[in-house]
Amino acid sequence: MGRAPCCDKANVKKGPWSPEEDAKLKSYIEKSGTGGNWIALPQKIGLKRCGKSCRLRWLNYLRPNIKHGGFSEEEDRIILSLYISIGSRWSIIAAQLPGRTDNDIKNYWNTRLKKKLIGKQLPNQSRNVKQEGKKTYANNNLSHVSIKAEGSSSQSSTTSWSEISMPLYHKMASNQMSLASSLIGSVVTYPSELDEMFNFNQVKLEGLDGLYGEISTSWSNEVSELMFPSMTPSLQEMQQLCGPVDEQVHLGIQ
DNA sequence: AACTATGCCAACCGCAATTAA
DNA sequence: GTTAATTGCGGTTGGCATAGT
Repeated sequence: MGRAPCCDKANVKKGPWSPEEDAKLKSYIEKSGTGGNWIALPQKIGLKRCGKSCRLRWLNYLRPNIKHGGFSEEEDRIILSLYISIGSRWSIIAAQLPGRTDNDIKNYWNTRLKKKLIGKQLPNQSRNVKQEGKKTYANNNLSHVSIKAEGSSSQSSTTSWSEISMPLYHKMASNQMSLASSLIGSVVTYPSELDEMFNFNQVKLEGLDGLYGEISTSWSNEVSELMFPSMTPSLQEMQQLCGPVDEQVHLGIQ
């Protein structure tokens, strides 16, 4: 059984939109609106597209005042701050950035901002990190990324970032939470860089009070654990993943 | 010049939430 | 209250462009 498909998949065109299709959709919506029914819209205007596809095209591309690319520092900060606070709620984040779409922000985060962050976060590796596997980021799953730390890392009696394995890093950094928040309060952070990255004025945005809760007041271990309870590996897990780990390091991560 | 790897982004997919009947 | 249709969202994929070898 399962649910009925939203459209006849066999008679629906997929893939990139042609300028003609764009023009048809745009002029119709500008003249008559969507009519409150995206599913019926393509038939009305003679487009062989799924209603969902029309909606997406309109929202992400044809809608007036859409901005593409060229994110400003201020926008970066807003995205980062909101991601730290609420995670991957792209539509909410997009609502705070006029002219930006959730898809755009999501792409920007996955392809650039996240890397920028990782680059800052792993100073010993940023120049020499290589990723294997094309779909590393697309899969949004860092657990199968192997990091080749070709640079020299200083010898230390405790686990440093350059020695933490990717699965652990993934666990800490990628499970519904921001990389940033996992490091707040951790002894393996680099205070000056984190200050630079996260001690900007916490962006307080209208209409999002409920989402912030206590988080806007301080970034404590308790708060990040409260917000992202599944992110913190146990000492045992940590040792399994990356060998002997100094207990202090683990406590720091907690 | 040819090949391969990577970056980027538009678009699709599936699921959950919402709305209408 | 239940069911079906529609909408909205986040994750993922496909393919083009560019860089690197």
